[in-house]
Amino acid sequence: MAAKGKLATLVAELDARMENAALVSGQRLVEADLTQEFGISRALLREAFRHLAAEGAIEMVPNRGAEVRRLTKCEALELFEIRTELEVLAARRAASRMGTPGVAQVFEASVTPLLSGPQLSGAMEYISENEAFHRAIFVAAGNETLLDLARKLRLSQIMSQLRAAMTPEMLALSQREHRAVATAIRCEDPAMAEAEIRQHLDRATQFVYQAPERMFRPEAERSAKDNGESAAKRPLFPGPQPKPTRVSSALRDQEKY
Amino acid sequence: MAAKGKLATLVAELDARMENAALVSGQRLVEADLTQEFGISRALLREAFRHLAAEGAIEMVPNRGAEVRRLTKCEALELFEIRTELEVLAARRAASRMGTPGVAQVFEASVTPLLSGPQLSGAMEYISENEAFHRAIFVAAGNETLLDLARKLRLSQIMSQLRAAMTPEMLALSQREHRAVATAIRCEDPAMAEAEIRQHLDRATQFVYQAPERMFRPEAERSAKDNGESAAKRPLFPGPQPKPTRVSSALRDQEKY
DNA sequence: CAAACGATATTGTCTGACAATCTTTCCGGT
DNA sequence: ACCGGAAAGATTGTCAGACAATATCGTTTG
Repeated sequence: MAAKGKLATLVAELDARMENAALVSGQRLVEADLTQEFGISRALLREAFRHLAAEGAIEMVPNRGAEVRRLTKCEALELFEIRTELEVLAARRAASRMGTPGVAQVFEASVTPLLSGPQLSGAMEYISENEAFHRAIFVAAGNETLLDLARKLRLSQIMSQLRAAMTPEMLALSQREHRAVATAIRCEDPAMAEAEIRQHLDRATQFVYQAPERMFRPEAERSAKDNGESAAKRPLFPGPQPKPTRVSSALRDQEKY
Repeated sequence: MAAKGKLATLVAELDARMENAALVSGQRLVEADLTQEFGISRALLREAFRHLAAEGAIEMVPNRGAEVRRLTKCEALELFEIRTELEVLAARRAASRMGTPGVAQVFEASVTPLLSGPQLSGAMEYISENEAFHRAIFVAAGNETLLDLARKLRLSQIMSQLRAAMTPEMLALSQREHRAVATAIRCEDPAMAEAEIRQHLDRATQFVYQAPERMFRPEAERSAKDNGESAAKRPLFPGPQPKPTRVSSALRDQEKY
């Protein structure tokens, strides 16, 4: 068991909630609520917040508190570009290492149940299987630092933000691509593994690119300059902008699974 | 402009100290000392620690506190492998973007003083110029997320850990390679930029590989009882060690610059 | 209806405290 | 002297409560 300190447990718990979308993008994290729920002190909770904020999982706005990070389209695309290179590296390494004792077995054990299983039943399931599949590649790559970095990139958090835009056809296509990647890796063919994973991720990037604007955080802010135009004129939020109320105005853009 | 909260200031200060090696790899960060020096509370300091720990700049060992992270050779090599791919991406993008208004100017402004200047006077200077050069590439790449990620990878912290192994020849060679990279980028030739930066980083990786074991954290630990010995005996340091923080055995492997 | 004004909620940071755990020192036995 | 172990000291983990600063919301007023 993880006899870790309370903080590690807390971070892990928050992490888990984000991954399975119990906490959704944009949702506000009120210190008082969480300290009560977990029965811990504010100091500890804030340490956890800092940790998650440094990793980019949440965002802390001064005097407004923490909320689950919501990416702009631009940030999402940038992230995908980075992730593509990292995963290409991982796939090449994974393919090269299939000969190393144990690696192939672990890879198979992780991947087989995902690819041979029945049809996916929905976006939520897809997100978690997708995460597991990509993770298996990073594990097989045998670069601890890379694995850790991939975790910090939180691809599944982006996917969760976009899950309402997923179509059944897309899920099926993605799964076919996964099979092709897995095959290339099994064949110990780094070049083909690179080609397949790149194709898969390029298509995924395309998906992000085409996703409707409303699923992302608006580009505005960030450049809070004293240019009186944008900030002073309107009440800051034109039309139906999410005012992040406690539980879930952020849910507006997140349809059911 | 520094309307930041205290925490941001604190993180920035610690960050700066690590970058210019006022805090060296392995050095212990005692809460009581730092709270006193900065005149802040432990709570705040610990939030800063968490932030830095999540980024991988420092390491927090339970019940033993924080220390500046010291990489094992394995970790350093893994990091270099990752960094290489990210920087290849950055160099390609930078080369492609030289036509975009403003990009070339900023790049030149950052890079020219570094490459045309006089001979480097020592490892410390090299580290800071090297950092600036690589940073310029990431800036020119125009991917904010990538720039941020590169910062978090803290290449200069590794270099600092290894600075005692640097030779004047190596510094000179590195600078020549920098010029080649800059030229390729200026020529808006992504393929050549990729080739040059890859060659540069592969050689740097070679350097890390050949660096003596004693400059790294031993691979061991993580297991129950650490082979004792080390810091207990000697009076730490003869000279006027200012007082700021305690310095532990890690300094043994760090020669002067 | 918009701007000004409070009332309330929430965060930023501090102080002080105590138990848990690691380090160092000290001590008795062989 | 040497070893193992107990006691003392240092340092961290976590908590509780406090207060000022700032944001948010509802209400009043021009």
